[in-house]
Amino acid sequence: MNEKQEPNRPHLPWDNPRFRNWVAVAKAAHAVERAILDAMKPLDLKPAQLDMMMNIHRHPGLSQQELAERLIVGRSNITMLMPGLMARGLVSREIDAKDKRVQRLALTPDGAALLMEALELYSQLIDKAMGAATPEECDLVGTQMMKMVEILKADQAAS
Amino acid sequence: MNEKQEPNRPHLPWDNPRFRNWVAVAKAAHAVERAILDAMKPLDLKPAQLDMMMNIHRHPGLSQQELAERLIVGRSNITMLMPGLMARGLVSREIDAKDKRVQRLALTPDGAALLMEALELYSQLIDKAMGAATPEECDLVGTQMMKMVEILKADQAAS
DNA sequence: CCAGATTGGTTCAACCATGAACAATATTGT
DNA sequence: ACAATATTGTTCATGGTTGAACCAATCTGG
Repeated sequence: MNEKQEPNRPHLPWDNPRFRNWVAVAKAAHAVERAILDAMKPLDLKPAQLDMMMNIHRHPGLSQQELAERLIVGRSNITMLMPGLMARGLVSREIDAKDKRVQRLALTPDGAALLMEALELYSQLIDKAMGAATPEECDLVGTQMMKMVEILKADQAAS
Repeated sequence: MNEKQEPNRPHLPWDNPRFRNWVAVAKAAHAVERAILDAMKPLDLKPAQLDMMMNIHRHPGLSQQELAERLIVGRSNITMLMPGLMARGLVSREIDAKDKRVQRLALTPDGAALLMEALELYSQLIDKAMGAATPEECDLVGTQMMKMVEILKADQAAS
């Protein structure tokens, strides 16, 4: 009976285990983002550019609209980032033949090569940071996160 | 023998389970951040302001420097955000008696009240998003994330 | 066929976060 | 005691992200 919360202070969010655990996730994500920013300095790539290139690599020929959706980012953000990547010869863009509005994106060979370098560094960083987790724990984390994204996506679509 | 990777393409980072799982974490964190931004619109609080107020609440009297460290953010960021919160009467600031350089921060009663409202919404959002996880799974996720932050902090201190 | 609605992309002004340079205060070594 | 150094916080110029307004191409329903 001594571990019960006082009923007057109904449920401070700190008492919610899910909430506390999520705060840890958010903090870790932020910390890794900063570490990535640092690790990518030699390649002159920002996290946002890296995310773009990763998605283009996995889904060649996607439109800027689709890319923005995947990254959960405004369409204008893609528009603003593209010139830089194209000027560096990392990404190519070509108007779709069937629909002259859409721009189909793809990595150039240079872009793919640079991406591989970047992902190698990224991968090493994550390996170190997640070194304390067993493969099973790590998979569990990933699985839960994917479920969360699904729930949020469904919830947002219902608005 | 058919599921083995070709030895010529040694280890595409996608083959690294830790890496794949981390990408899911990063995506979930981003998705939640956007959802928070949306949920907080009625209270006119941005995620950054919410993070600040959460930390001030848990550690009253901390300095701007300490706050910046906790949030993994530049000191100037705190400086820029403070006037807004003070003008709204949510946070108070007072010069330390022993060291006239440091500003000691605290929530006002109004700030504490608004924070509780905000955390209630936050907590509900997380409850929904993490509803698919058992308490044990959820705790495991949180524990792993805290370990990651520790590793990154140690690693960064070594540089 | 064509007037309206939709969709993909761009532009633009506003706001955030950052690091470098700086001012004020404290600490340290001699 | 005091000069050199370190620390706290601010200012400022820069670059990133956003949503609203906009244009062009496409689709829809008479």
